[in-house]
Amino acid sequence: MGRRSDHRREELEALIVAAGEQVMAEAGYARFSAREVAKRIGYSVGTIMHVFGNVDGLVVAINARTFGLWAGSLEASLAQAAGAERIRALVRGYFAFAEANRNRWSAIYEHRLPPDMPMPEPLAIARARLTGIIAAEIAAVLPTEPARDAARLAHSLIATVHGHCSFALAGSFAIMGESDALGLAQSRVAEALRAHGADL
Amino acid sequence: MGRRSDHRREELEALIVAAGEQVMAEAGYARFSAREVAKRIGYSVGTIMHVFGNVDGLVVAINARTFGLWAGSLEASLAQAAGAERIRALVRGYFAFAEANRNRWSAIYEHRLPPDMPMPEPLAIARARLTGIIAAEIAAVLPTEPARDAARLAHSLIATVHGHCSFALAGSFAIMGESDALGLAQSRVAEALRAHGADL
DNA sequence: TAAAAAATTAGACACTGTTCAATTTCACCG
DNA sequence: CGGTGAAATTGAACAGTGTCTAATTTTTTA
Repeated sequence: MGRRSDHRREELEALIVAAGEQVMAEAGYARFSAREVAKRIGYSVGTIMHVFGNVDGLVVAINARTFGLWAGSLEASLAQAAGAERIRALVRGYFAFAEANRNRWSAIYEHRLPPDMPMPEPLAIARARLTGIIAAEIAAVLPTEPARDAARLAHSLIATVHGHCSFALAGSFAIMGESDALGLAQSRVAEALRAHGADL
Repeated sequence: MGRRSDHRREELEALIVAAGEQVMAEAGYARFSAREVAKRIGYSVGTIMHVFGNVDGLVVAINARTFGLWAGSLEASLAQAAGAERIRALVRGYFAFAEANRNRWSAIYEHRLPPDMPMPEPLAIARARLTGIIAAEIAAVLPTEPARDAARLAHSLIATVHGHCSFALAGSFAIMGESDALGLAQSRVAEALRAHGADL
């Protein structure tokens, strides 16, 4: 039974999210349970509801964390690549994170905000960091492109890679007899960038 | 209270799926309920379980129907287009169906088969019909491409459009400040096809 | 018509998220 | 130091969910 003195508010929040990350990784979004999270940290469900409002709030916090880990993972991938190889490293890193964190990655896209819930700022920020990393690399290989156009292309390429990654993890590609989702994504990205004047 | 004489097996199955389609369209996958379906047709939940094994079986049947409607919708789009415009009509039709059937379209990708459930044949067939329609059009604009390569490109372009469509409906593009998801998808498809020698 | 088989149901079960009154804990202040 | 008020935490209740099973009803078969 959790005691107030055991954890300050922020500590408790972090404790819940950490346990939530575990449950999400193990069970996936479909079987995620706030009660299971409560059980693991020795608090009651009510406390979680009190801290996060409802289960959606907790899932949002978990997904924001996932975005953060993902962004860090991409930065690590980039740190080892130079020149035109950076784009390829980015796509590879995108896939690698998703495959290494299937349930958590999927949860980002499986969870839908309740209609009455406005976009939580922390989630938007974490997401923006990720897209920012990618957009910067796209802009770098398109030096002659107006910034707005480069941003649009970046967003479109994120959607492109997402589609491939999503099909790969969900088994859609497997049904079609495709095994090299990453290779296909790399090709599409390269083609689009070349069409916009990139030298790859 | 449903009586056996009221509906033969196939009729009952169709009755359940039809009601299921309604519930899915109204409530979406997250709030889909087999009990609600049972209530609407005047049978008990047990009957649905008896007919479809479990709720996943019913969702699979609903999603297979959705694939069928979607395929028919694409064929209708194609019937009005000629030449290079056919590809654009296909992408437009892809988006149009998803937007006009948000919850049902999303349910296709939100539902995950239980690990112990093998891919149901009817679902695979319905899906193959859809991808077949698209693959044929891609192959038609790539006359010099080996069949296998054209198929790979088709699958990749489906994933590309899916990514854009998914981001559009989930609001991801909106967060990034992008409003023309369809236009972006059209551009990426055209670029990839041109890179493979298509004359668009 | 009687017996066997199949369909259907009601009810129980173990879950879920949410809510709320009651309790416990804490910080503050006289 | 003791008391008071506010905040945190809980347990219990509630309305849902999918799944399962024993009992019942209906149909088919013999």
